[in-house]
Amino acid sequence: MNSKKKSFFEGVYEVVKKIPYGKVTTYGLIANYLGAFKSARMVGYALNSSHKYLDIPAHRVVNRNGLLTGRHHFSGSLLMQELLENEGAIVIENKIENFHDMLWDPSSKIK
DNA sequence: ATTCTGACGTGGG
DNA sequence: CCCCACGCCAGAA
Repeated sequence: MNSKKKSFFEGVYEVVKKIPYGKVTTYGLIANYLGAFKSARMVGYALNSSHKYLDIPAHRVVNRNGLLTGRHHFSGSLLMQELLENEGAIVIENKIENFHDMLWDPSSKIK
């Protein structure tokens, strides 16, 4: 069957929407899951366009250091941190302290 | 078509 | 962990 060719952006949205509550993932893992390990930058770029979409928990996507790199793109710089802390994350200085604890790999959903 | 950008990652120090 | 330099590549102008 012919799968509709989804844009890189659409692929990113699908994965991000599947991030479970209280979990976070990285741009690199999403890119890797989409088969474009080298296009991690594009993931963030795609999330930037996700503003006009609904149900895109972009706040659960951080960089490899657990740093809230995209907090500036939210409505208010603190919104992203508030959401993460609400889900059990410990954010200090824009960085998730228990990052490893709540990290979720999109490949895990395949199991 | 070309050029620039960017919510990143890796490797080395 | 931090800092620096380079690579990556899909979309926008």
